[in-house]
Amino acid sequence: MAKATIDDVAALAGVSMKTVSRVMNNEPNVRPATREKVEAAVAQLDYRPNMSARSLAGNRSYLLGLLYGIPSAHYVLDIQEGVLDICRPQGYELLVHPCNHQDPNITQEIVDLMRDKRIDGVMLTPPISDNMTLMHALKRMSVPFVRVAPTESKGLSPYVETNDQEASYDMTCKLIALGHTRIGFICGHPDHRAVTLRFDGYKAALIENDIPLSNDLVANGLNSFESGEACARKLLEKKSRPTAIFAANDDMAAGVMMVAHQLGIKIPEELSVAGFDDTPVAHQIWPALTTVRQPIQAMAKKATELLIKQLRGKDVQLPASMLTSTIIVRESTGVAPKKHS
Amino acid sequence: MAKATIDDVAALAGVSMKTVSRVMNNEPNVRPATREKVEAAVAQLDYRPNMSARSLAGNRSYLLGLLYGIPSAHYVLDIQEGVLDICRPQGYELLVHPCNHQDPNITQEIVDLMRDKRIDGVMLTPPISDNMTLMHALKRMSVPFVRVAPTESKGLSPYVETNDQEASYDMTCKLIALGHTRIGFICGHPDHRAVTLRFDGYKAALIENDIPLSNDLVANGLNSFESGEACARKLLEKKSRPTAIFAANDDMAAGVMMVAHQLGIKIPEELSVAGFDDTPVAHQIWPALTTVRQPIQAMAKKATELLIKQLRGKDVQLPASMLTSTIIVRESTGVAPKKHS
DNA sequence: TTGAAAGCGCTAACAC
DNA sequence: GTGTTAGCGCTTTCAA
Repeated sequence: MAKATIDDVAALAGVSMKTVSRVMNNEPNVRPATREKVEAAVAQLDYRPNMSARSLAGNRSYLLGLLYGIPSAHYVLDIQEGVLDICRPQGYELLVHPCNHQDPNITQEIVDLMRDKRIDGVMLTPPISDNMTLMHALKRMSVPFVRVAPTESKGLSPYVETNDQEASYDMTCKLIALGHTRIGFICGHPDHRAVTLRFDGYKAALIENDIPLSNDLVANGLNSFESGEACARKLLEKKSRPTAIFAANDDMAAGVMMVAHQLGIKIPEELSVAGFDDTPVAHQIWPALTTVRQPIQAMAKKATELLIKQLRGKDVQLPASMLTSTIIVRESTGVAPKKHS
Repeated sequence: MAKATIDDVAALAGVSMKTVSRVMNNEPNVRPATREKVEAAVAQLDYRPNMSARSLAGNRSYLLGLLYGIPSAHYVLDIQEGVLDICRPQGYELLVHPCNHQDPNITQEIVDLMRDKRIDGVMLTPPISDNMTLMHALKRMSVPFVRVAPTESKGLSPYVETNDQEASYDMTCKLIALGHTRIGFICGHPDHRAVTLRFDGYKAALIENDIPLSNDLVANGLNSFESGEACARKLLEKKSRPTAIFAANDDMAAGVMMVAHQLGIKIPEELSVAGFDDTPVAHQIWPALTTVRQPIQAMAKKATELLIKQLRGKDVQLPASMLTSTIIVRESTGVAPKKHS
């Protein structure tokens, strides 16, 4: 038996093609009895609308795009699953697009993708969610978009974010409460603004607790494990080294732990280490890493909802959504050592 | 200026629609001069074929599917990038579909996806690449598919694989060469056959070197970090414990290292540990893990090529491709300790 | 080597 | 509330 078309359904249900179309698209103005007849025919024929025909006639692709710049594999996969969970039931499919956010041609590449595939709407994840050039290009093409954890020009699109700054404030306070006063901080990649902002939470906590901010205790990382190692060396080889190091992400925190092991510094007895993200490595290294967990899938779901709402023309305003991260205390943090001998 | 259509291009080039179509699809039987005229018109109008119209008229979707069951985030992302690298330039797009391989409805779910989206061809990654029920369903629907690292019924489809067994044989030999004779092995999840086969390499190496295979030295893991910990406890709490442990993947190896640390067993002085996969955690834990690196992206690219070839009706035979993995020696392995006191 | 005509299966605009 | 009519922009078939 060949695949059923909308005509077959219409014939079987004894209605017109258009009525079937109305039922399939959940449009109003169909009498319940008619709707049921159509639904029965659909079920009987196992009818599936042909996406290509819909797209062609409706001048829409029913495709969403996901742009990611490899912050971390787990982050991306979590986002991906969150998006699919929401968009599939609503009839949208997802096109994923990895991109190198350093590539100067990134905007052109993405513009081409949007044009070629006629993508209906797109989600930008960090650090691409702060790429102004790209965003303006999308605006010019009238491609609706939603952003995850943007830090710039938030008025430009709907977005979702987490309370990163607050979480890093809380984490810093936690370290202070354990008696630490010399707390090192390893900043994130400057292009990845959302990570960078975590530094602000650290600073706020120090100020709040009357601890002077010292440049000697701050190092500039690049989000990678290797950069974490380099920063750790810089911080730990000082004569008066910190008793705790808070890194802006887990990879860098893992780098700190590696260096500490190599230098024979005991964690947490001699050095507390905290990270951010709760990637799998956080609980797989020894000792397990105290960190901050973000609701990544929840963010992705919320963002997808905002995007689809936008596509449907609802909510002309630009909604935003804030989700909360939570601190996960493990074995890498402990009370500050007594004044060192 | 509105989007150019094939008619616009035909008019500008002074040829028929069909000729433009021929040029766009790289069909033969177009005079070079004509081809150039058309290409000039395409460039001038910045013409992009409309996928939906193509799909509708051609009764193809130009969509490939990627089914994955979360073996590991990095694995999936690597595969994904490899596929995109090959399929995009050939005019195919990718639909990703995470699935739980334990779910009894998985076959129905995927069959529905294939029908709804009219997917032209699909790639199965482990452990789904061994799901016979699913494969038969795909055959019945005539959906072409390619498999990554299958272990069963290899004649059923084109596939790519790596020399896992040989690599684990080599790794075991390496440990033996370091003087180890009591070498523990942690098997992978029984549903994940490709991982399971790594055990065979271990066994072969023992036999080759006249070392008896002891059940006391083998533990059954489930691929997860936690299962690695459990197996490690089982192996290390014995009175006569192994001097080396080879785990069928990195996550389990990381579990072994965690337990060793907790038990105060020094790595590699008192215990060598080796893993498989070279996931990021392998070089982020301390001491860095000796492991096996698979050419994941290369496999994905090769598999995509095989799939597309199949879609184009070439190569009616079922080709297969074997890629080679390489051992990465890091700090977690060393010479066997002297007979223990 | 090229072209003309006929759809693919659906939605949009409007009529009833 | 429902139906009619025209395409959407391509590929296919077959003729020239």
